[in-house]
Amino acid sequence: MDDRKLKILSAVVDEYIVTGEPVGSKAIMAHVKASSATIRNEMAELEKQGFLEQPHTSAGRVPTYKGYRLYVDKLMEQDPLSEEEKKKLDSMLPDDFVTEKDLVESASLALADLTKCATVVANSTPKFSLISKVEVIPTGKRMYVILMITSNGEIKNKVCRLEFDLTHEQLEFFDNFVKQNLSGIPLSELTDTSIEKLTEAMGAYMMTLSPLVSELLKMTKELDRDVVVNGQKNLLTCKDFDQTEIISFMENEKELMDFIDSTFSGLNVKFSPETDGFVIHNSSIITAPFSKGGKTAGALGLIGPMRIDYAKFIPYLEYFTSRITDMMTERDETDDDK
Amino acid sequence: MDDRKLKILSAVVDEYIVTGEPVGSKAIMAHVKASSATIRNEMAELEKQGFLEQPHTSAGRVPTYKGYRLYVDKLMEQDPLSEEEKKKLDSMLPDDFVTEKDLVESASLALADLTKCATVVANSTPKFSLISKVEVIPTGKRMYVILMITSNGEIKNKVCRLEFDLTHEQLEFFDNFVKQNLSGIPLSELTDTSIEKLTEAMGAYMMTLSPLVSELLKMTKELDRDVVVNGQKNLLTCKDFDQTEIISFMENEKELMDFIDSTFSGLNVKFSPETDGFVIHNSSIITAPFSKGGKTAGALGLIGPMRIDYAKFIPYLEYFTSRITDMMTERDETDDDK
DNA sequence: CTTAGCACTCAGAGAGAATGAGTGCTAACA
DNA sequence: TGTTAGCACTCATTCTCTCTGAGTGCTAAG
Repeated sequence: MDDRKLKILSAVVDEYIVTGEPVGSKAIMAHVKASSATIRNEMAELEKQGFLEQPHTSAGRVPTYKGYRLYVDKLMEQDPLSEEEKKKLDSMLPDDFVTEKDLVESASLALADLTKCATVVANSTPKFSLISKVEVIPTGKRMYVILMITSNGEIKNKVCRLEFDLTHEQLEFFDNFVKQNLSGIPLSELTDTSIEKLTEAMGAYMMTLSPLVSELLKMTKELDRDVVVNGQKNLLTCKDFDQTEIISFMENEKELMDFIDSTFSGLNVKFSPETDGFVIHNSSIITAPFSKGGKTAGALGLIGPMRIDYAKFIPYLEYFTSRITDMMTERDETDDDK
Repeated sequence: MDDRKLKILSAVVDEYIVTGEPVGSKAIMAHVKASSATIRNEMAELEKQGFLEQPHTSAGRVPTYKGYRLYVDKLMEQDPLSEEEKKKLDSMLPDDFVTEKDLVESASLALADLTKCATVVANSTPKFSLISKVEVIPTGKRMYVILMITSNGEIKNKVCRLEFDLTHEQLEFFDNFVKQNLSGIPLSELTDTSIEKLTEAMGAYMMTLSPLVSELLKMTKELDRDVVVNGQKNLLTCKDFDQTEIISFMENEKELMDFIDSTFSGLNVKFSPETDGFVIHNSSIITAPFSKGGKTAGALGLIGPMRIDYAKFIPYLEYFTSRITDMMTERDETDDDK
């Protein structure tokens, strides 16, 4: 693969990203020292090789996803963040945070705002986190709140309505039972079968207390998968997309989940033709993981058109994930100190 | 106002609701026994009086909001629900429910699904409900969860990070303090000034515990206003609307709140020109209250185009609110029994 | 191998012309 | 006096056609 050809491809992508119009040979002349005819010849070859395509005969060229792939992997030069930009990004994150979720959420919103794209946050932690506390609190006639707190600070409550009131003794038994059997257990270990065994172990209390236990199981399942999408509205106004696809995407964001899980291992750029089962044509997804104390804690991602300013937005994304990593790790360490 | 004229207006609205096209005099002939010329004369007068308008000279007539107003208030005949329809609606509501919020939420979703409109739910209860329980639960280093339960079964938790760990004694004091000073207090009584007095009453504990109290205040404020919109996506595909307006509506649904508050007193139909500050042109909002044991508990509403099937959807809405009223009241009574 | 030149293609914009749904008005009718 | 048939008129919509220009591929000369 010729050096000039790569330069031309790069120029086409750069140009197309800013204009959104098919790029002609003359426009490339500004970037590459050669006549338009030469460039045309090269472009014709790039098209044969599948990196470019023409919407119609008399139009310029548009990158294919294969073209973008090469561009992102090999050709692109990221715009390094200026000090000013860093300050701006910092100002969009909170100085302090209460839960980790809050921190990550604000980063996600900030990124959505900056890029005018949708963003996605996935926590990998739920899978590995432990139950650190379970409380049952009576709140009315036959009504109870189950409160579950996990080792990563996640809190979940669920209202539960029983067929009868629990006695003080029953509540106390449940309290102890949970302390002994569930505290410190990873969420992932609470499965249908393990729960069944547990309820059996409750002996005489089984009948009355098993509804509470099965609610607990439901709660862990709800905690388990934790993917949030922000700024979907930004996609609606993007003319690169088919509106109806965006709407159906908004209706079931769940399809992202499986995809996201596979991206905790580093910066990752995927184009829609490369992902099966993802509805939005002409889109790309960029994800980057963040971690706490050296252990992957989740990933932040960006969903936008394929024609997106990679050189600018990837540094944004990476800056945010590195800040999240720093802030979460720092908090973790000061906690250990005291 | 002539009887025939009213019939014609009614026919125009009916026709326009199904076709979405301006209605001509010939189309009206199917509904009213008169020649097209006569109908044209009458329509011209209806236009002069402001009930109809023409998009352009050679088009049929479209109702103005004044026309809709008259139609909804005086002319429309509601389609009574068939037994089948009732069954269908019933099947969309849960047989049983845990929290009242869940029940109302499912009705809201069902209504959005049926009508392909957005729906809105407002609870009037927060304002009148009492604090029935507050718990503070330590969850980690200097981290505490405040759990607040109100008399109407609402549960809210908030994670709170302090500058220091609380002693067992401090926690106990706070527990008692809350029991004595806050239990049974209406949410509305928790104001900035009342909170200030309370913290002062804590004496020596003030310094350490006041952050918890101020979090409590925040929580009550968050509980206070409770308006949820569902099915906004349905509005996006509605061609009667300006997309950008829908998007900006989705971005700040808060503007609904003030409006909704004023609608707890019965079935209410408002057209966008009648509401100031509501962004979506050409829309109408229909609301109906529901109650528990004779006391208004909230309202369910429908946000759609002005060209909406009032005769069909108003009965849907009213059926749902009456079912909610029944189910909530029933639950209330059985609770009292036992 | 590069480039100037030229013929060719084709989407998109713009100008008429044709269509037809619907109107207002007038004059005759009951 | 209210109703209606008839007719001329309006105007959004659709279509057809042409024109334009950006951009191409190919060829032949440098």
